Amino acid sequence: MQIDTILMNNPVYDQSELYLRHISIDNVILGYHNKELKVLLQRPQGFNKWLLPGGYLKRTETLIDAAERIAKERTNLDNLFLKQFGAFGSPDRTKDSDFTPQKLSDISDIIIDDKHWMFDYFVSICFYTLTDFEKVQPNGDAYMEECVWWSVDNIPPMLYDHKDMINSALKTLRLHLYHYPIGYELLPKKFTLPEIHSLYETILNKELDIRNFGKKLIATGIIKKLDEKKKIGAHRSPYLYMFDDNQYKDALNKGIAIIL
Amino acid sequence: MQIDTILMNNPVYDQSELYLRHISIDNVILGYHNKELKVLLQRPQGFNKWLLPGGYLKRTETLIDAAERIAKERTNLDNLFLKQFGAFGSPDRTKDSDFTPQKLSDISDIIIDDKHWMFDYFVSICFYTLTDFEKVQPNGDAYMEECVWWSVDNIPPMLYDHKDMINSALKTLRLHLYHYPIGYELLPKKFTLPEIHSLYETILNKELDIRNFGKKLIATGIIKKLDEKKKIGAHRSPYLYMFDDNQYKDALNKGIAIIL
DNA sequence: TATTATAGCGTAATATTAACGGAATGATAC
DNA sequence: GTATCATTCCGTTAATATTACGCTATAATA
Repeated sequence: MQIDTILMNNPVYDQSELYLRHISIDNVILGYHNKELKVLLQRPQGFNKWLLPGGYLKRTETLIDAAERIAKERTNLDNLFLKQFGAFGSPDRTKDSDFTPQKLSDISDIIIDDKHWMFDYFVSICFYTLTDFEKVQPNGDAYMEECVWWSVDNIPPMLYDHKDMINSALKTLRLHLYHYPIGYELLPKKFTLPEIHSLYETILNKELDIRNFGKKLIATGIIKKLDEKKKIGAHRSPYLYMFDDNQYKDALNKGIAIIL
Repeated sequence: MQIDTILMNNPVYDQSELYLRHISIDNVILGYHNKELKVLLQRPQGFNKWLLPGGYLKRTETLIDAAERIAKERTNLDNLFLKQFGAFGSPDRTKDSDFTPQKLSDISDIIIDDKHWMFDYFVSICFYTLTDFEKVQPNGDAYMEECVWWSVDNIPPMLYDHKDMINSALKTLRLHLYHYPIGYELLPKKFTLPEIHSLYETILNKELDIRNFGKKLIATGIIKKLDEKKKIGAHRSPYLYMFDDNQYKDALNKGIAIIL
């Protein structure tokens, strides 16, 4: 740690604040539905660009605590899978011609100027979160006009650098797919081989031979076949599978090599 | 972004500071020498625990700017390879029974108490940096008694959570080894196959058959054989190799799969 | 010129991955 | 009942990649 003399001689610091300045947490909340990867986005009152669910860091929280709190506020779910994938910071990243102090003042009837802390330099610590689409109940807050799922293949105009964050999250997720068992949180507890196969194809955006895919995934030991089948209408019923909790946790900790 | 009403109504913000509060940058600077991976550490005046080279974020800098500046201060080198590997933050991570405000006051003859900003909540954005050991001139600053290389296999007692940061950096480096061409910055411009082989063995901490290793690395196209040999004394002279700049940059951007 | 330690080349055995044919299943239509 | 159809699921072979390891070449020294 390098100690700057100017700062060193200024011992005054106001600890009364609930949140820390300069730090925000943004969350790329992902779900899987209809063979599409979805991301949960929100649109602030009176604006037509979108934001990732985000918030600030409380003095009493760790980074992951904050990310969990933020994810819970938008999804109503606990015990989510969260993974930090990067920190974004530059002097101008909180400048956006479509989200200015002036516009915000007009809408909110609070006077907000360029010097307001909200438009100060913020470093955003980013997480991606995997959720079970069916269980998520998207809800915004008083400041948000909408909070809904968007397909990652069709992202609306985003404020700030939030589009970059989504791309970075997806890149990290694709990398993790080869080293960690992904799917536990994105799928229902019991799922079929074709279902998890579709999920992987969707995330990687490429075709995978389902016969070989099944063999390889079963060979890792992280999923196990059940003695049940799923009714899917006028076709042969596929077997149901579920993750083997022990093997799954193990693979998550140690990391595995999954060659698809 | 979630807007808290309490904060929203407090538009006052002092922009006179040079650095941002609550944010620090820490740097795991790595070098390779004598078949050992080394990390550059510094020990503050009057303390017997060590710190990673670190510093604060200036209002005018991006995160990577700050990390570069900090790396340059300690190594005297420009154009280093820097990679962000994580942000660390929790309410108590800047508490360490061996580095208290009291002790620091005693040593520095400035009065520093618990409320001093230095002991406030800090989120540290961490980078690892790859350097050419021979070119680095380690130097601390007025607050540091020592700034020297340590083998990563023999890390001295560290302050705060800096040991965790080193471990996390190494874990990330090992992962990157399989996806990006690593070695460009850690080795001299021209190097032999046995040299880069030793480097990879050292980083991964496992034996790799040199005959197969050579074939695989050459097959990727990122290194090319020169018409020169290196004199190594009483033995057969090995050929020199160097990275192919174009292929290297390409591989760094797109990522490759290196199976060792 | 023999010795020694290291570099470098080639190849056979083995394992892994990719490609794909075809049977089984569960409902529906006739 | 039986034919039809989309889908699941099992298995086999061919192609490819990886691993293991023997052998030769080289550079200095004794």
